[in-house]
Amino acid sequence: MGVWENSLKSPEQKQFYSITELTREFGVSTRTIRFYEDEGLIQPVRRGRTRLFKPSDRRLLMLIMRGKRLGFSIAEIREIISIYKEPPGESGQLKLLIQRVVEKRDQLLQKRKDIDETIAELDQVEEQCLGRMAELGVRT
Amino acid sequence: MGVWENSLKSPEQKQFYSITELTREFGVSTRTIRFYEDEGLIQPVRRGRTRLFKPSDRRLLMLIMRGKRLGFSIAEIREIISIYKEPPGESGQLKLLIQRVVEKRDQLLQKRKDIDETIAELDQVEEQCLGRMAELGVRT
DNA sequence: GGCTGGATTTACTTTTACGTAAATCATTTT
DNA sequence: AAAATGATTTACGTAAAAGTAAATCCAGCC
Repeated sequence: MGVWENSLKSPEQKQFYSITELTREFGVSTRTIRFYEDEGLIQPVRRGRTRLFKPSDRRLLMLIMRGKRLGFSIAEIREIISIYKEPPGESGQLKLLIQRVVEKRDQLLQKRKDIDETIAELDQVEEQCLGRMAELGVRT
Repeated sequence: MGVWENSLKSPEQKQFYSITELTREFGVSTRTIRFYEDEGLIQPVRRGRTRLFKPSDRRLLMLIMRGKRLGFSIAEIREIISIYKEPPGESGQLKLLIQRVVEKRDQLLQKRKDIDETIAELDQVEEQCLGRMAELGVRT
């Protein structure tokens, strides 16, 4: 039996993931994952010096990767994570949190608008191409 | 009357824009705009050493800014621009162009999916906040 | 004709997000 | 016990996307 004593468990119910397991899953290097830890985005526990990643750490990594795909910086990703973390506490804090949610959502809506515009333009280019190819009598 | 001889013209029908005009419009520095020129994204004409930006250059800048908001690198923005530029020519080229359009669109659709997921999560956080505030009897 | 305010060029600097190399440590295998 | 394997730390390196500084140039003007 391996170190983790969960070789037979399915990915979702695993207690811990190793760093290399996660590098494979997300297609990043160990350096990258350790960098995110240095930046405070994740805090895997340790057994000795070795990092043990819980499912919650894995979920955070998924969040981080999604943020990266959307072009958010580490700082912005940290903000988003902190929104999820923050336990709704006192009234003033709640209002602040809602404000941050609204701001982030506006940012995302702007991005979605940009995306839709770009897609529409690409569709136009494609149509022109298809039209031109029809003229040329090319079989698509 | 100013240098450009079009002080009275509306922004859209201007013949030329100065670099500072554009920095104001887009909220970037002159360095940034010159950098994009160095990178070959725009090619303003010159009168002496001074750059004169046509409406088409301005439109390109809008494209660039949109790309930046979406987290695309200069190289990726260059690709997108080249898609628009390329005049549908020969059949093989057309097929290639369509392929590139499809790829870019897939990329954008993935981003939109990421955005929608994130927005949904933010909505959840907001709801929880509002619920908690209702419990506390806070007037929103 | 000297000043003033933009614009330009050149070149060095900075920040972000990692890459890479070297040395060390721990565990498992033989 | 030695070797192999994998993880860690430390530290320097790098590419992209500008920032910034210094010196120069040029047009209009009083």
